[in-house]
Amino acid sequence: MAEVFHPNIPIYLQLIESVKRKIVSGELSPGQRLPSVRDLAQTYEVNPNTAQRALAELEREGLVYSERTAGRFITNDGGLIEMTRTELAKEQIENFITEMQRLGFTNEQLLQELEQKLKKEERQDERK
Amino acid sequence: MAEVFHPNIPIYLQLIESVKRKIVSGELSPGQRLPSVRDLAQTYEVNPNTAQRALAELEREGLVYSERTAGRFITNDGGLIEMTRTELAKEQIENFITEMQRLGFTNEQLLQELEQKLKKEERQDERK
Amino acid sequence: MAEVFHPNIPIYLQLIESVKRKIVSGELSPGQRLPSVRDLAQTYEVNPNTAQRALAELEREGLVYSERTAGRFITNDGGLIEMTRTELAKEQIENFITEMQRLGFTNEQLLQELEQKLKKEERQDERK
Amino acid sequence: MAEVFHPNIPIYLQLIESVKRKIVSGELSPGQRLPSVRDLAQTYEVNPNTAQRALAELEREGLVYSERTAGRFITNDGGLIEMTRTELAKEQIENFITEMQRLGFTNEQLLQELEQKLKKEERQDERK
DNA sequence: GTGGTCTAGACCACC
DNA sequence: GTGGTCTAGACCACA
Repeated sequence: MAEVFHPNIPIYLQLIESVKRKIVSGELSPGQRLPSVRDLAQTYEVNPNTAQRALAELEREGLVYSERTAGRFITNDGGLIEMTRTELAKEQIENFITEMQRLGFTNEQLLQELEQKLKKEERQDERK
Repeated sequence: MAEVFHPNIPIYLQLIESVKRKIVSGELSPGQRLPSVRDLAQTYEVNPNTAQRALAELEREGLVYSERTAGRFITNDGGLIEMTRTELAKEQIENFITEMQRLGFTNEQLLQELEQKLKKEERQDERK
Repeated sequence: MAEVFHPNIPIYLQLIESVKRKIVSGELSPGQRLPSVRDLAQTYEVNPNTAQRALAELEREGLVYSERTAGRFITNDGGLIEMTRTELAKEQIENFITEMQRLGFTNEQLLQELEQKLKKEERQDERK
Repeated sequence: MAEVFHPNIPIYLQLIESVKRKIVSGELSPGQRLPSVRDLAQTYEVNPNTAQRALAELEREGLVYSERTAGRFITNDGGLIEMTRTELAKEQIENFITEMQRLGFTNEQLLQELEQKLKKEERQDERK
């Protein structure tokens, strides 16, 4: 079944995000072949132009490269993947800080709460 | 102006979230009157029934109370608001941890990254 | 505003019940004049025939008597009122027993629960 | 065949009561499947939305749980059922006391009358 | 087929 | 005007 997209955010950007995450999480490995634009469009139930635009952008960022006739592949540039990973993490972190501040937490408090939660998790893991 | 809703998440739940956040963040103060069901429905461009459902749920949770003909008001129970704030924070924290782990960060790493980011923020604030 | 009647129970019976209760509870005193059929019908928003039927029945039971031109009056027969009171009480008691048995209570249990509740009530009264 | 509802009491509340009673009285057993929303609505001659609302509320109280495509089932939590039974009994008792007091009975008297009635019932049972 | 959500529009009681 | 209830009918995901 198709993923569902957020309204008010361009679909091609969401598509890029989706593929990026699969790359940095290792779900898609370096050198692996991507489905064709047509297939991608069908999978995501999206206009082929939209899929094309997303892939072009990923290519521009270097995460994907195309070989004329063979199709598109995930980059082998581990450093770039790592950079992308860092970038996505940065977004998560900034978003987290923003949301916690909206809830009235100071930086010290949110850090403290996070540490507590992590400690609690570890304790549960030990029990298992 | 209408807010836009996420697809595949019930609108009434998103409405609840939206109002909850405004309450815990202080944007809506205890005792303050909420817009009427009809106004809220119009603001969010949603059916009055859907708005009614969301408000009824908030009332069930005690964050809001209704006075027959006068309208709905934010609870004066500061403790409850505080509890809700804690709960929302917990969700943010858990979500943050999950997302960072999906990106391949260990607990130590994500904590470290967060601390760095916070320190950087502080330095920027000092410069201003 | 008009009382509201249960469906599926003849309205005139409900009217009779309503007046009976007012008599035995003392809300209507012996010898007191009742409103005219026409007024009663209007008060209860009921067809005058229905009100007439109810009053006729109350008269048959002796709780009400009519003086040709002066109207209808509550009986002065204290004994009869007392009997009616007993009868209504009997209905309440039977209904109570039935309902409690439906909930799976034995006679001993329902008696015990009732006693406990009454004791609790008394204790609260003493505190005041 | 359709049940008939009291006027001026929300139908969905009466629906809830009706199902609750069937659960606590054992007419509906733990784990047993309930009719579908649509069937219930038809049985009670009520809009599906209204039936849905009642069932959702029962679910919120934990007396019922739903399995996506299979239907709704009575909870297996005997303790909860017991609690509900106690609660319903409490309502019956309070209502009984109120009504008897309205008829001018003191607590001692109403207790006495109830005991007499129960003894009379037992004697009748023995004769059979 | 199931539960769940949503809209459109109506009616009511309260004041 | 307010909140609250109800109906009629639609659409969706799940399996």
